[in-house]
Amino acid sequence: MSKVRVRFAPSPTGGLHLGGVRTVLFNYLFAKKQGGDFIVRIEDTDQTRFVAGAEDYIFNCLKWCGMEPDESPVHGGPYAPYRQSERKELYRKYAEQLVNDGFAYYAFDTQEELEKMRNYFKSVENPSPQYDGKVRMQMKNSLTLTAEEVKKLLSENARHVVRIKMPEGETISFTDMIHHEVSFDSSLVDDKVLLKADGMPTYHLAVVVDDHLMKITHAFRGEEWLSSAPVHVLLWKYLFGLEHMPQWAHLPLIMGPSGKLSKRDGAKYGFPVFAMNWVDPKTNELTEGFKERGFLPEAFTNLLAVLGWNDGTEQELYSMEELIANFSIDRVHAAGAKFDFEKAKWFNHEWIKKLEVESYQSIVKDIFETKGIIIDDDAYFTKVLDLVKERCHLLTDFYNQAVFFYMAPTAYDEASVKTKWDSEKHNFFTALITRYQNVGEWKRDTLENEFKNLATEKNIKVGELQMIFRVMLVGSKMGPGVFVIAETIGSAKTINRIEKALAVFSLY
RNA sequence: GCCGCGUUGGUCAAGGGGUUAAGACGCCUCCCUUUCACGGAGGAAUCACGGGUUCGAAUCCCGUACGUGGUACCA
Repeated sequence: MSKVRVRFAPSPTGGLHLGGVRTVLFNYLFAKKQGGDFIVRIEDTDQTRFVAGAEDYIFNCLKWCGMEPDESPVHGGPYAPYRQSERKELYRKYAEQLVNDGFAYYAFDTQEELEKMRNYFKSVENPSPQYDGKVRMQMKNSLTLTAEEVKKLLSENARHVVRIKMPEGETISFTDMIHHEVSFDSSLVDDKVLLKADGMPTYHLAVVVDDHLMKITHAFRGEEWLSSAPVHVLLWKYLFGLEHMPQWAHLPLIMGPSGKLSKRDGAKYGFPVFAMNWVDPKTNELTEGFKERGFLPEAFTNLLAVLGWNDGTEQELYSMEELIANFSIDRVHAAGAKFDFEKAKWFNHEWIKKLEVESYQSIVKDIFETKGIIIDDDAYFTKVLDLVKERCHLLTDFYNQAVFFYMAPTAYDEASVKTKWDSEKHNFFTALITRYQNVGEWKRDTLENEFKNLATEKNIKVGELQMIFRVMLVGSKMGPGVFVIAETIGSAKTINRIEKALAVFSLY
């Protein structure tokens, strides 16, 4: 029994969106579960669409998500090279073999001739005519030209492509791991280009040849590929034999609020669609990533995994190890799933609570420092983050939830204090300052006892006072317990903030 | 248009002939806390439609509708 080998084959044409990450994830989980190899190969057969930096970007995203490939252009491996542009010569051989065996042919039609054909056959019933069995005998190709003409054109280096000759009236069927039996009528599939005029293969030829050469056993890709699967099945049949074809899994699409999830949805609805920030080098346009938005990689992979897959239990939170252990391709949905950002945030929230603060502390530290707060005491910072972690959905929330541990409030929730403020309260807090200056131990319990005792002595409701005290320290009605805050920031800052607030509240 | 794939609450979903049709997110109410959150207890809300098959259908079959993908020398 040979080892399972699965591959992810992105085309570096921009950022890595949710669907892409989920495809990698399922590839990765499947491979790791069987103890197999996870291979990343780059689909860069269309040089005009290749975007500078996009390949590195993809590997950075994979790294962030914790999915390191076993073989790839950057990690090396026994079947190098892993970039299709670097394997160019390989493909022509197979294309020619297909022509010689009568499964493909040379086509010399120019762009104009193709357009002319399409316009000629275009009608309401047939808005997009195909280059297929119905028209190929009227086109300029090695099926319609004489052998001599073809030979001459070829020797003159005439621009040409190689097209597959789709058979008539055959039913092409195969077993998909998610959709089970899928079949197509070959008459309805067009004669896809296999080798382009520039000598580069199309995806169709390249996947089949590379999957064979790299001994891929299972291939996962998005459902948008299902329609071209018959071409691939046929190529396997003609070239290497159906019995060696990898098992296919066409993953359901991830949808946006309206239709297929697109980059635009992100801007439109205010959530990221890419794993990490992506700056288009051509336009300089920045598309925000989940990472920069404040997502933890653990949460990101978790939420993507359960979008279209579940193990039949009620568990929703999975670490990567648990995902690997529990993943099963049979339990992947066949239907597309709509992405829900609210739920995504919930996953992140759960992971923020679940993980030790130390594991994301440095990221949060960066956020604080870019906002001008210098963190010089890491132990104190850990303590602070621990105090507020359960109220943060995104890593970026930590700033608002915890700034007051570093900065005295610059504004107060006036509306909450104003109606409650009077001279009695003023006296209370003045007295509190004295008590706190003389308190034996600066601990939350002691502080709370002093506070309550004083309130009882002055015969004022303690709840109201606590609320005011909170506003004094924090500026608004938020945050952990007041006495915990007081204990944490220390006596000097606490007393200072009371004094400062007293001055402001006196004006109310 | 044609072809493929799909359709359980607003969203993610379990369930694959007999169930009070799980659970989660979100929403609402209450408790906790005179803060925000966490936590706890409740609540509203679903089998796209029409035909079959069957004693019995969310589950099987056929239509229809809708959604979605493809229909490129893009992947």
